Amino acid sequence: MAPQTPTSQNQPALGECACMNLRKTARLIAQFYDQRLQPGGLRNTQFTLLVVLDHLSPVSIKNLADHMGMDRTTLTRNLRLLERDNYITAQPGKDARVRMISATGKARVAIKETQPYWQKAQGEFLQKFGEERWTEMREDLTEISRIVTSQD
Amino acid sequence: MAPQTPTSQNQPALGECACMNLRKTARLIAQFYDQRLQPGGLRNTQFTLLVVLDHLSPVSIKNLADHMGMDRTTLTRNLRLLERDNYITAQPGKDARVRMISATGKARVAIKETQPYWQKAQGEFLQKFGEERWTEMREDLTEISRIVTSQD
DNA sequence: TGACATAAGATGTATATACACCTAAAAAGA
DNA sequence: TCTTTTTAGGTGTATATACATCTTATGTCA
Repeated sequence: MAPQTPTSQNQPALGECACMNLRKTARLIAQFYDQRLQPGGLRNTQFTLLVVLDHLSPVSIKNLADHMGMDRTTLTRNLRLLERDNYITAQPGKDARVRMISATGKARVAIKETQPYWQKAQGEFLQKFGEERWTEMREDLTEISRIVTSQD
Repeated sequence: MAPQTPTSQNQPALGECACMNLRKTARLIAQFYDQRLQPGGLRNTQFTLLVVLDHLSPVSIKNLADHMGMDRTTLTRNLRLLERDNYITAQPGKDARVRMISATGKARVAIKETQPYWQKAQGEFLQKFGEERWTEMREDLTEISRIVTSQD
């Protein structure tokens, strides 16, 4: 009889784990984009936040967090850095609990300067992966986001 | 003439951004799994690391980092926590620069205890998303990982 | 062999992420 | 109205992530 290996038997088929696979690819693509965005001076997280903010301004933290699939408290910490660097400003909302966040002119300048590098990274990715394939995959990602956030 | 909105024109089509879409879905699915793994006492990152380690033990940090799509220094910090809690041990390799990492018995116990919760989360996801669809999507994710890590 | 390049790992620093918990304000009900 | 619940946001704490840089060990090659 063959000796047992010291590792566990009947292990979870982690190779199929949705969490592991998505997180791994997300790490790698974040590194890919960050490398290419570097000359523009913004990391992918902040670039994304500023572009979204520029579209939604003024917007509450709650709404922005939902839009980004981020915990509210994560967004609070991320926004603090953007506020420190004068990329955003906050005004009180009609509802006194709410801070309405807006992108500043400095943010729009930074977006404009970083945008070509993003375009290049995105183009490089689309050229290699296929635009149509990516369009389909985006639908899959949206479906997954819907599934894991649905209350049932 | 319609007044210009204060936001920038000709903005990047961020809705198609591969980085943003993958990171957003990765955040959401990590929350989904972490909620369901909670009774088992391990978060998704550590559960994943331990299962992989249990398969690859003993393994160098470099090899494990490549396998996980993680920066070596990220893995060093993650492993430190696992070592603190006696889930892993390290032995010097033949190459004196290398630390060979192994999962402990405590790790295998923790894996066994968490595994049912992972199975439930994975089953819930597969049931809603579709097993076949997920199999195809895993190929897409693998292809993306390959694309963004290829040297050209 | 000795000089140089490369590789493995750790550390300093900074950002990213989210849970538990707290405060204040608004909404809902009695 | 007044009590209760819900909601928006912030804080304390802990983990997750990675770049720049350092140290040490290995590999390369003249």
